[in-house]
Amino acid sequence: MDPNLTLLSQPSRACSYLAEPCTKNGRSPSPREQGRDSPFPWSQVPSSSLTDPDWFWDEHIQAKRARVETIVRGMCLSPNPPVPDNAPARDSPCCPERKRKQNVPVQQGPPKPGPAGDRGSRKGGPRVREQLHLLKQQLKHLQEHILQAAEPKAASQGPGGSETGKGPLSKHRVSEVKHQSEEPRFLPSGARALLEILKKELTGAISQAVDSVLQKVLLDPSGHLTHLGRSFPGLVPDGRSELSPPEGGACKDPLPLAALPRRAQPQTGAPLGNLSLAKPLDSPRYPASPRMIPKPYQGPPANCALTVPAHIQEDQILSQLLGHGPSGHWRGNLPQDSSPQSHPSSEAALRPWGAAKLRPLALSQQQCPWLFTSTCLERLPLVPSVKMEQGGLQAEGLNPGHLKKAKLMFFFTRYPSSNLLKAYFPDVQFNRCITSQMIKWFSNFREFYYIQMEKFARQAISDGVTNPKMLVVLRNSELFRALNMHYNKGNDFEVPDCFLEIASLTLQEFFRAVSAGKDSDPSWKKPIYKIISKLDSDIPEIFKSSSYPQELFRN
DNA sequence: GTGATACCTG
DNA sequence: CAGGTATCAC
Repeated sequence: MDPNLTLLSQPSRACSYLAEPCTKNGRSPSPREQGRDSPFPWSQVPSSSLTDPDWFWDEHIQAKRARVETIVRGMCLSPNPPVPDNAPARDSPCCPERKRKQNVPVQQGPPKPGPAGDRGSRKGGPRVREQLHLLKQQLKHLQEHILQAAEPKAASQGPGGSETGKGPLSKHRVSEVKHQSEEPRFLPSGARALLEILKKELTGAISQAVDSVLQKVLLDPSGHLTHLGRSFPGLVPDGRSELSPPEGGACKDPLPLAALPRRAQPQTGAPLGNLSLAKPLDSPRYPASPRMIPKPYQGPPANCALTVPAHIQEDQILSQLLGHGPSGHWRGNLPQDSSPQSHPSSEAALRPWGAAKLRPLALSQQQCPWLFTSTCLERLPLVPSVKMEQGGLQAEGLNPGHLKKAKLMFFFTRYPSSNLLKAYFPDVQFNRCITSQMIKWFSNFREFYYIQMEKFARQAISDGVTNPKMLVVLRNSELFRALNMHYNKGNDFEVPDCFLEIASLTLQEFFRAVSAGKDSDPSWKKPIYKIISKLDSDIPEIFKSSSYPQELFRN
């Protein structure tokens, strides 16, 4: 199934690919072990790689690159099952000549660190280099230890002779390993065996490390998403952190929380958990006040900070990918895959301006599972919102950010008109479809809202409540939590009091209706809807910003 | 007819 | 949340 193999014309190359899996999965004793008795251990390696360190590394890296390319290609291609052509073919016209193909190389205007970038010379950004550098150093250290343990002097003996024919292909990386592969010749069999084992281990470790680094780069898209929802998953309505702190160590250089993008912003607002019921508002109008500011991030697990640095950097690298607003940088000439469902968590894929297709990948989750919050997940189903408009020239769509914003807007308006929506989503190119979708969103919001109201009203009745006035939605109430969880999952927005008032009123109306037995009438809810529909509040101006609330999740 | 909304479903 | 459908108002 490995597409890579399909393009391998040289048997020996195939071996290199086969070798990779070995190192990855079990570091199972490779055929190399056969060479134990040979005076030339390296030559024993069955026709494969290890014979020549340079070759091995070169091939290994190429194999790695091949995989990367495969992934990249996959990202550019539609969700269609990966055509088994993609062999990295270092030389061949790998890409499918089809439509997608042209997309692959397409370089979006803005510097795109994206994996989709040209392979060979992909920069990967300083971050990647740094990591690779680190890895190399680590490898070096390991080697030193090994050599010291096995044969202190051996290390200095390097018979450099085996440089054989690798010529220009040799790279520092190769040379580093070379020491190992050559050492055995001068070591006692026991030490040799040990070195062999260690070598394998190292190879596997390096392989994984490289994978990890590459994945990080390739996963930027999702990484960003993660970051978008990076509510450090954490906060539940009541301000507690549901985040299970990852083990530290993941991140060196943890940045002070203050350095965190948003939440770091200190804000004295009372935590959601407070009981601010008493705060009657003068009116439903909710002034664009500081409260609109994202709530202070409450207690992101200190450990979490460990993961921040990386993300922040990624953000910078990808900031443009995520750039919002019709800045015009994103043109519709990108790989526009019409299959919306292909990138569940790819926010970028939803960009109206045809952002590059970015595949989510579960990998990042493996790396930082805790980074996936419900907020993140919730947007998965949105991806499909990428809609292609005639000829794919215009790829407009609503992204998770829009949804998030819409949800927050729901706190102020339950029945927004299409005109209002247009005014508050300046970065959205409205058309019939988009408008309907957004209207539909609010319809869904209302549905959930009313369902909750009815549910709690009935519960109150069954609980023996008789006076509807007793029903008030407080911030620490269960109903509030349910609502907040739905519309403000990340809990990074302070629900306006006016919403609480409306919610209380709605609850009371349901209570009265049900109490009066009106629910026997099929349309008993209509009167309630009518009442509520007249209680929409003004939406804070800040919502008119095309970047709101995305900015909450950015640096 | 069309548009908006509610309701049901997956 | 999106689709589909039914209903209602214009």
